[in-house]
Amino acid sequence: MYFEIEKQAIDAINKALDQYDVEVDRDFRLEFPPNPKLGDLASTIAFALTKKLRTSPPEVAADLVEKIEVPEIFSKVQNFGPYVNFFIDYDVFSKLLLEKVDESYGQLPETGEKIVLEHTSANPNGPLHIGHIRNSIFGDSLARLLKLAGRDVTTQYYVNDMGRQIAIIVCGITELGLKIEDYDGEKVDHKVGKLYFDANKAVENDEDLQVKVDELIQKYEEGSDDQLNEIFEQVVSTCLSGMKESLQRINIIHDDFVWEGQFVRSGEVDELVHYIQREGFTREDDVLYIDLTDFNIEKEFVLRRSNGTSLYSTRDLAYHKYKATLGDTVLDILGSDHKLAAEQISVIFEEIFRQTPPEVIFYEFITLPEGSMSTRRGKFVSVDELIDEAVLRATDEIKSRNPDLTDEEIAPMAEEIGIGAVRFFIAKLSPEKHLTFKWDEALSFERGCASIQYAHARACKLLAKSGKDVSSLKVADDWTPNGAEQDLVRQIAKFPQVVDDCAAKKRVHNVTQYCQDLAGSFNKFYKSEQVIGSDVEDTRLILVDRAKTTIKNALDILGVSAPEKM
RNA sequence: GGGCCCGUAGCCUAGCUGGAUAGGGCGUCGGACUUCUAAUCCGAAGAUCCCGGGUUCAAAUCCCGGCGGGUCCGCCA
Repeated sequence: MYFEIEKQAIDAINKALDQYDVEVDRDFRLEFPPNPKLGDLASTIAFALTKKLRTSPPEVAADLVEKIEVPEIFSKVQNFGPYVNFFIDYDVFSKLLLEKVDESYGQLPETGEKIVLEHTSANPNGPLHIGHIRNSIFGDSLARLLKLAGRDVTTQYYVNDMGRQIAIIVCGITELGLKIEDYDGEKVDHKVGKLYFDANKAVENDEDLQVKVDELIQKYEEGSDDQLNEIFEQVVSTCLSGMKESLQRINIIHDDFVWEGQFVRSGEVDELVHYIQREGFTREDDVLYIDLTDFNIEKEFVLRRSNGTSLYSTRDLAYHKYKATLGDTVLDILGSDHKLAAEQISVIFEEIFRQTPPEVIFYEFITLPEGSMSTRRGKFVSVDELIDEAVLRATDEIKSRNPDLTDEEIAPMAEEIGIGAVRFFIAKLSPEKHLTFKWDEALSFERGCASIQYAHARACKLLAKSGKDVSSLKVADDWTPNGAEQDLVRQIAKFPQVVDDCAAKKRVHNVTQYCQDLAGSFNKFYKSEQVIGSDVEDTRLILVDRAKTTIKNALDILGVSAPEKM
């Protein structure tokens, strides 16, 4: 809704600018003033104009205001110092907005851009832990955000089936007689993780086993031993099934799982290496590598081990080449420890392949108060533990607030609230910020996600209690929204702008702030205005309904469900 | 040692393509449940925006130099 009125305001400013005899950049946007008392949209055009007119910004702004023809949707245009501010006529605007908001509110028109977004891609050698979850939650939320903003998004999980870690597990099975099913734990990925821990310890202390692991890697890469292939694939898909279960529980489902092995088997890795060789970018001593010092990267990019096998980085290069054929934009979500590797790939794409490199969004680590996490050392808090604890705390909270509810009624609510708390906690922090994980901070139900979900539940309750079918109601013609109503209307109206802005910046944490602002406006409205029984009951019910829809759609970006009752 | 990231009230944080009194939240203090759910709302106190220079009409934001923390610099992934 702001798009339309912003355009009207911009047009009005441009018309006024025509009356000046100077050239000014006409490609400008409006911003939101810091305070509703200062209006609804603000322009800083006076600063640019001042440079040409040799007067002061406030004088220019005042003069400009005189020249602007105020479009009907606005009540007035006024300058505050150098700012030219537009005030919305809420008597007109509110009605238009309420008529416009429907279930798809926030969905922007298709842009035609096709995006392949890779996220999570954790090694299938154990369960997902809270270090991985930042990748998953950020990646999934970003995918949801970009889809809402009209992009065509496909999400991929890159499955590392050829890594040393998996070979170590296989070695544990074939050489040490370990079995996944012998391990304790409810989920298979946890069992695999424990087996990996044991196998790794054995391999670390035994050179013969290390040789064996190398042989396994070589053999699996050759791919001729069907029985061995079977074991590798079994390990990976077993572990992966457990990981998928955890992801699904927090509302994350990937469109595709791409196994790195396929790029070796198909010959794409070899082809790629040969291409780079032919183009004259490689050097060879023990290993085959690309010297990148000419492109300001000190570290060489190794393509092939001395025993002829490929490395993660080689296969990753082939994977990225493949992804580039699938979309206009290739987006990776990576931990900041991958920065150098990503830079290498970027340079190789630009300088050797002569094509657009993948776009990468980095995030800093989540660590435990006692240090960093490690699957290898068995030192981590798993996603499953985190979610279980979150749901448990939510259950206690619900019980203490609603002593009458049965366990069957509580369970699904606790799931929604607990998972919401976790996703929200991770999503609200900007990715470049390092995070030390603390249970009490992560799982608070005050003013966090729960209060947003609560606002939604309140709205649902109101609508149900009214006993009316909102779709049959009409906004009163003489409705003049009061302060709390205007504030709520303003927040609802902002939503598409928030989607557009956050998608452009690829920043999801700003969505969490918006959710809080929106819920805050709703809660204030709820507190100060009676809905049922008021003389504008129908109009307010419609407002409640639109707020409910907006909260639901905004939370959906974050993969957080909106409970109808809590 | 070099590269990259971070440094905003007691704590966590938004703002960082320069612009309005630096927004939130936790915690603290004080108010509001006979009125549609108090997981809420209202109010108060609390900030050398790490430090020092510079650019600018204007710097938390840009540039240079420090300090503190993290991370990378594997024939690991």
